[in-house]
Amino acid sequence: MGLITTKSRYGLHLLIYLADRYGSGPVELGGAARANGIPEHYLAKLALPLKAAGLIRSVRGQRGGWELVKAPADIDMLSVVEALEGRSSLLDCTGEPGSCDQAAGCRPLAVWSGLDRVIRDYLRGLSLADASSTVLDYVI
Amino acid sequence: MGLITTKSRYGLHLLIYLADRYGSGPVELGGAARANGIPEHYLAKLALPLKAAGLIRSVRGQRGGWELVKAPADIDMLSVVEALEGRSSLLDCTGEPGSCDQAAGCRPLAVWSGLDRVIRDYLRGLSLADASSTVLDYVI
DNA sequence: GATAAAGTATACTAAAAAGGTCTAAATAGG
DNA sequence: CCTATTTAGACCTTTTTAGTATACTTTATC
Repeated sequence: MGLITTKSRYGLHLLIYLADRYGSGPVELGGAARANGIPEHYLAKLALPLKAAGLIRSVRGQRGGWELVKAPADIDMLSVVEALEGRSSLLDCTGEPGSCDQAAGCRPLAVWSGLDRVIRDYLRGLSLADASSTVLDYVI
Repeated sequence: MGLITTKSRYGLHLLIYLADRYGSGPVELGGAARANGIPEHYLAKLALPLKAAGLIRSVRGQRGGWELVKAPADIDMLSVVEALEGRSSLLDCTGEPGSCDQAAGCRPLAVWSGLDRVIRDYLRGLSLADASSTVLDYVI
């Protein structure tokens, strides 16, 4: 529903789980799935785009599992969200070539492009280390 | 497709059309629909939530139509998007009571709540007058 | 008062996305 | 070389989006 679906939500849970265990070899998905109440097979599916984006790596077979490729501080949240939701699903109407044939002279476009930039800047400025270090005990 | 669907896109086109004609009485939807290549019946459907939100008003019968209730400068984009997409569809996972039963102690929550705030602040700071005055001729 | 121009409301449909399940393939360890 | 374990990828179901179609109400004008 909306910008951040369960893909990003579950995916970030997984990455935080891996960040906690960074440096100690591959860990299996089952633990991350159970710890966060996520269907294991569904989480396995979300791991694939994260792998394709070069954020995590897999080891197949018995004693296999998943691990971060880079340190948590070197993974930014924009890469995470874009890997899982797709580049264009953040905001479709931003003048990307082909996204709209009436982009030239479109007055609303400035609003949506600005929003797109604000979202990207926020996510780009946040690392997985930031995301995993915070525990929130207040509510907006 | 993501955060901003055709609801917001078409809705903003309509509001800009009405802003251009603000003060000259009600105008019919057909013009706005044709000017922007929007199916008229679909646009009529989008006008209803904008009316419910108190942003526009309708005059029934012959010579009727639609007009802004307030001046373009007094309509902020957050109201527009929330009227059309719904409050929760901006971001579902922000610790709103009931949105997640595991919000307490959820580490990703800080990221999503911050993102929610960034989006809201941006939209709240932008008026319909701003949106309708800008013509963008560059592309991000 | 008849008529035509406008908004109001409901129901239906097709396509896409989200969310999840099931089966196949790979491989370390015995 | 066989098997348990774990990844990999195809498949399916539900929900949302986007739109269409149809019928109805209101009201200025002739």
